Amino acid sequence: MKVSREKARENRESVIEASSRLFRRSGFDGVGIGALMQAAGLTHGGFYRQFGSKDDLILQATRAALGQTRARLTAPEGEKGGPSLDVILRRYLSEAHRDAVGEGCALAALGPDVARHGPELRAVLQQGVEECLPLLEASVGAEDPERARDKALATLATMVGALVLARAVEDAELSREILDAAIREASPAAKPDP
Amino acid sequence: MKVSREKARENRESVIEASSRLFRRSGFDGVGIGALMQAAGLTHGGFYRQFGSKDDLILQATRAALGQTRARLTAPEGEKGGPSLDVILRRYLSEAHRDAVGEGCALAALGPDVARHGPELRAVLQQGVEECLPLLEASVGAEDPERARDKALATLATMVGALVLARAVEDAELSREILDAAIREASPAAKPDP
DNA sequence: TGTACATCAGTGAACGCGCGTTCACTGATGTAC
DNA sequence: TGTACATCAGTGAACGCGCGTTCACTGATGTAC
Repeated sequence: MKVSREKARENRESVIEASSRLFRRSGFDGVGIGALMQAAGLTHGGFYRQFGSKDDLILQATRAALGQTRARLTAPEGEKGGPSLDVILRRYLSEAHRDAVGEGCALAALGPDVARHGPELRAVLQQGVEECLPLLEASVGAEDPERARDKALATLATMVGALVLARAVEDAELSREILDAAIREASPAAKPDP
Repeated sequence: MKVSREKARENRESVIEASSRLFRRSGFDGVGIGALMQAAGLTHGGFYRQFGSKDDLILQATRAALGQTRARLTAPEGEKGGPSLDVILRRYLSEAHRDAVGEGCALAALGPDVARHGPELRAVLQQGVEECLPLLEASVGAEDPERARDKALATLATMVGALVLARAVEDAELSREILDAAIREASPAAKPDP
């Protein structure tokens, strides 16, 4: 049966939202259109009235997931200005974030998956990265803009890499050790030397 | 037709070797048993005389790939002792490594894929990480062992994250910028402050 | 405002295809004598 | 050392299954008058 234009738009958003979670959890190849539609409370037959193809949905779902990643770097509890680097690191490299793959950072969950896909998807991810950088640059506390960008890029790399590794090792203690080491070494406050 | 025990062992190694490359390139779900066997010059029918299942092969291929990752951190050209951190970083965060996904670091290529699989595979990856750590600890130049481990873990995270990001963005310039920023910030020599 | 009808979001069945896995068969290998 | 035969690595066809995609159909929505 037909459905109002408004409801159709809602359904569409619902599919994108559910897909952004399921893709992060299972990878692009790890979940099918049937499961994605079902997660939004629909049947798989209607898929192609809303999306051109699975790749089309992958593009939109990845864009949506990256939006959440960016939001994670913005003021965490209605603070004014951006959060401090310490706050960002502790949020990002928490056990809660590590365990919530579907709701977590798209860079860490889907980075290699995106690398395997086409230029269009990589462009979407790149835009996500570029939108995150100013937020990090503002919090790394560098002298000049060039150094700020360097620090922001390296800090983002450390964050993503630590989360990837913490999720991929079996031992909970080592996993936590990875997160803590990254927090300590990336946080300027905790650096006694050189 | 049957084949000598020696030849069978060679074929088996050949399948593992080819799989370790193809899995890194396309992900565990991105390549089928037919393609894996064909890459080793065999037909897919014989697969189950050598391996219990695709998951069994995934385990062995990932272990093999991690061995190559560890080798990458060891003396690069017959040097005595371990290579310096600078050398390690420049090798790992090179455009050559970025572009050679199939022959490159398994942590960066398969981290999230491994995280989605079972405990057994995560244990394999963990062993790979733990075998890499001493090599990094020896080169980060820290005062005490505890700090060395922290630095080694954070450096590994930076390396893996930078490689993942450099591969997932579309623009070649940004990709290179990510690699260079990670080299500069992770390298102790290039840190003018504090 | 009320009626008639075209639109089209969503349903459920079906399509071809490639997947992981199984199996009967082949014939060189390796062993028993 | 030579012969007879059991073993088993590898082949190629087949299995059921779930995938991405297509399609005829439904019936409420939204429009035309």
